[in-house]
Amino acid sequence: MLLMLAALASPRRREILRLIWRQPRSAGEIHRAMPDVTFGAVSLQLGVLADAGLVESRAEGRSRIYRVCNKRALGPLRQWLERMWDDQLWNLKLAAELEEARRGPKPQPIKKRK
Amino acid sequence: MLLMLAALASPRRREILRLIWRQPRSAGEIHRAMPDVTFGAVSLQLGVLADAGLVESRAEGRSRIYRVCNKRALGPLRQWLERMWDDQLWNLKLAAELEEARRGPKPQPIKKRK
DNA sequence: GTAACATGTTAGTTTAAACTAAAATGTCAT
DNA sequence: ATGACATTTTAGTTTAAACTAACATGTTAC
Repeated sequence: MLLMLAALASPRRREILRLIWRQPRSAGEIHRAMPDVTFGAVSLQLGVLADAGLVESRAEGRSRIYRVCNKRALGPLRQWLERMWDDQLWNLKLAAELEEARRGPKPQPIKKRK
Repeated sequence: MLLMLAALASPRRREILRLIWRQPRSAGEIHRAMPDVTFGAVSLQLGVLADAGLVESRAEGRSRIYRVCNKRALGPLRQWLERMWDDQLWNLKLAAELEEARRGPKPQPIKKRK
């Protein structure tokens, strides 16, 4: 429970949580909706959310789908978060991000051979 | 509201909040119940809690008394915090701390002249 | 098997929070 | 006024979170 609170304190993690609140998404989709950070960063934060018991994942093909779990356990905070995310401005921003995500991948840092 | 969440994410600030949950206390009392940090640190954290709208203070003599405000606004989290703090172990620990506080002041860092 | 994709993990860096030590401010009593 | 007490603030340090870049793992299709 304490972990949960700490996990929700980070704006980045709340952003991730919002993206998968209604509909589960792959790590890649989530990342493409947040072009300002690397994929690695997103993956780490997904790990934090998982440790807090807020999200769980299942493998699907080569992707891994993340979804919110424990919405119930969030209890009090759930309404608070949903109310915030139902705000019109939030939704406009979300739509733009998902459109961006659908369009295609972003260049990740170049890879060198070992 | 976002500030509130961030403020509650810190164990130290939750500890302070717990100390003044039922009964307002001076900054000094709070500090003496937390001998492992300097008074300055406590004062700064009280500032954070105040910025988050979780505590307010009034001057009384040369002391300043802090109390929790907005217990209502905490809404959902309120029950959660109270339940945690009503736990027996927590209360034993709290009693010891307050006894310690009543007994007397701790040596603060030595002061040099400017 | 290899190649391309999707995600995960590691090591090192950057950024921000929390803290200490000291000085500054403010209050009460004399 | 001075001196003792109570708190706040500042500057600098320590500690921890978040991030990047690279490498590693795992899956699918060939």
